[in-house]
Formats: sequence, C-alpha cells, structure tokens
Amino acid sequence: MGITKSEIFTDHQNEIALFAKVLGHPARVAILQHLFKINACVCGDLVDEIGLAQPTISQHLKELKQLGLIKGTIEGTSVCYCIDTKNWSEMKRLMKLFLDQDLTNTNCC
Amino acid sequence: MGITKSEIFTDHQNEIALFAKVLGHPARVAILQHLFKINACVCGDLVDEIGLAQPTISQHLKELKQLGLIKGTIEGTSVCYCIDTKNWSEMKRLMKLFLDQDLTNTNCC
DNA sequence: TTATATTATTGCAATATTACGATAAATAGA
DNA sequence: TCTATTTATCGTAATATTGCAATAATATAA
Repeated sequence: MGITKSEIFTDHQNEIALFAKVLGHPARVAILQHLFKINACVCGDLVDEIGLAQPTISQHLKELKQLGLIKGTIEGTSVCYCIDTKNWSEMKRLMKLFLDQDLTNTNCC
Repeated sequence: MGITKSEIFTDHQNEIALFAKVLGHPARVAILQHLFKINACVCGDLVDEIGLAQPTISQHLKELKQLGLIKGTIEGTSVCYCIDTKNWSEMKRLMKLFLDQDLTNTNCC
C-alpha cells in the first residue's frame, strides 16, 4: 500500500502530522534555520548553503511553500524566500498544543 | 534515490528532523494523544481505538519506541504502553527551540 | 535579438513508508 | 498439555519520498 489512511483520523490529527512531516527532513530544517538566521529574504544562495542539487532544493522549497511556512517573491531573475510569519506562528501554536499535553499525572509503569 | 543525505547536515538538524518525522503520521499522533488522555498505561485497546490493523499499530508503536517517546512493559499476555516522560520532555525542548526562533526582526518581502 | 542567470519542471532510479494477511512467539488459564 | 489471548515479525503490494540530470521557463543585460 504505502498510502496513509487520513480519513480515519481527525482534522486536528492530520494537520499536526502534515506540519510535522514537512519538518521531518533535515534539508527543510536547514532551509528554515537559514531563513531565520538571515532574518530577511534569501535569493539564490540556498543551493550553496545547503549542499544539495538545485532541483532538490527547489522541490523542498515547494513543499515548504505548499504548507505556507515560507513565501517567495520574484525579484528580477531570482526568487526571494522568507518565513511566512503568520502561518509559522499558527503552526507553532498547533504544534505546541500537542507537545504541551499534561505529563504531571502520568500514573504508569 | 529516496535516501536522505543525513551526512551533510548537523546532528541538531538531523535530530529535529527525526523527531518531526515520527510525529508526521496521524496514526502516531493519535496513539500519543490517546496515551496522554488515558494518562496511564494502555494495554491492548489501541487497535480498537485507532482503527488500523494490529500489525500496523504494532509497527507504529515500534517506531515511537525506537525514538524513545513511549515505553512498553509486559503485563501478562499483553504489553502496556505509556509516554516516556523524560524523553518526551527532551524532545519537546528540542522542538520548541526550533519553533521559537525569533520572528520579530524579519525584514522581508 | 542574443546571451546570461536563476528557478521550476520533467523524468527517472533508488529507497522508504504504509498497510495488512499470515504466522510466530509468549503467557495465562483450563 | 492444550487452548485462548495478545503482541511481534515476516512477507508482500502499493504508494511516497528523495535526489539529480536534463531541460524548460522567465527575466535581465548586452
């Protein structure tokens, strides 16, 4: 098979999984970290920065864009990418809600 | 190919990606949520709870166990699973460090 | 227009993931 | 011992992901 049965889970569960999945590759983690570090648009230098082929980077950027975590603006012959702060904050809120579930009462083995 | 080039990324980036990846499936999100909700060991009822076949659940549990997020204790004929609070907290710390990168100075398109 | 630069898309190969039936393994109880 | 119960493992099929070479698309500059 290889196909996730999304339909048997809640929207909330699927949303968390989708965001986690896009963060689940070191290249995308590295791209996001670089965008945060630069704290501005990045045009072009991501390929040199990360160390994967240009089509591969382009594909990872596409996935990040599809989830809304970054946005790209055409600037001459190049495209400038940066964090979409609004969507990033919303993703963060959702992930933290999941991560912060109560551990204190865990009555367990 | 299909193989992630982990060697070109930092340990930190790979670690974040690994944790995010294991959270990147709704079944595993649902399993973890159930364990938090019950707030105790869960023996057996996960298959009924989630709605996937027993071998599939077993496989997802294995992945969560490998990352250390849950632990299982043999209890008679069944196995009781619960959140590994120590490792969960460490994972949470790491993920939050990544999620909480500074957005305030974003000077961007 | 032509050349250059930059990014996106296509096509493909290799590997990984998801899911489940069949079956094995382990333990408890009759 | 035999049976029932529960979980793990194996094998396999379907699909997804990763990565890159080749190429297309787009815009700027000469």
